Amino acid sequence: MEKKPEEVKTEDSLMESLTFCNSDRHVTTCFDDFTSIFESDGEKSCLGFMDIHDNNGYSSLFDLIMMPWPCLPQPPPPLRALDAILDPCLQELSSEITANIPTNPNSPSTSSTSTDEQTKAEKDGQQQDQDEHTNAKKQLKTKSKTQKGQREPRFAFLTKSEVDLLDDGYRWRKYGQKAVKNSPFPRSYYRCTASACGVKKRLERSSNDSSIVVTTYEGQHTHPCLVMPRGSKGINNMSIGQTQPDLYPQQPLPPLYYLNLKPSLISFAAGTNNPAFPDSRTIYQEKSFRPSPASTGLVRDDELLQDMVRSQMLKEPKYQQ
DNA sequence: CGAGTTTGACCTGCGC
DNA sequence: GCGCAGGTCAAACTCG
Ligand SMILES: [Zn+2]
Repeated sequence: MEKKPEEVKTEDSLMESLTFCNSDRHVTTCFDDFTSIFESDGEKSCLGFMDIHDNNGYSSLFDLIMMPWPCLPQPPPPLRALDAILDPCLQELSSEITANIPTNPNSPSTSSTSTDEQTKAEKDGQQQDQDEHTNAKKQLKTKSKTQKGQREPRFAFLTKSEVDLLDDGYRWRKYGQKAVKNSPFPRSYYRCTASACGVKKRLERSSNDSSIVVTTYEGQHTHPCLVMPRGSKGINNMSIGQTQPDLYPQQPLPPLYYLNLKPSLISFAAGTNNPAFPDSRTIYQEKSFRPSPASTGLVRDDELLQDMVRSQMLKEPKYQQ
């Protein structure tokens, strides 16, 4: 990491971030382009924090406001307090993300064969077939992480929620869990279940605030939102895809799309310069909150709007300028 | 029975 | 080189 977060490309206003505060219990903050602050060549990340009310163990993300990033209002006083609370978490996450982002610019196209051979040498008595397969896989993952041009965009979200399982519209298969150092909470690894989609996400709770779930998405979905809760079939609620064709291109989609599920939800596109994210920095949402019994716990739109603010997480509180 | 989860082993990168 | 921590694999298991 040589790049200093310092000179954040202010012009790019990459630090667009929001905080949605719906109630004392529900806060949503979205940070865009978090990573770009540390590096300017490729990877784009989004850091967000959103709070959804815990709903019988299953939550949906769809309570956001429709508003282009650059148009965010100034942070209202109350939010400051909130930010203060979240700040430690954000900072923590910040450093985490930073650390996670490989910056060593390895040559993009060279297939690290050395690694391959090394591995093989070690295992030289075993079934080559399998080895090759395994190696290939590992190489792949390694490569994808180290290769500069291949890095997948990452989007981290902080979610204040009692439940870990956030419904983001896609189906995920857990493939691992690890204890996190300095944190009593484990980190879970998920992969999109779509066959050709390699999107991954990590889930962990903040050690500072156990009520905050940190979700980091990596990669871009290459398919429409599949939807839902286990049991229900995916790809049906195409209504959304139909109404918002832009969100269902054949091209890779932004990591996060909070749509379907309800008539009122949010599709969130962030990313920035990444070609895959043509409409970055825009949060779409159809608001029309449906009156639901659970609406009591649901976010209140007006509140959301009022509390929407930029976060100061990057220490570059633009709104202070 | 298929899809998803659990969990220990394994691999890799990195700092010392 | 060693140990640690993060990340992934895959067999076993669970659930609908
Ligand atoms: Zn996917």
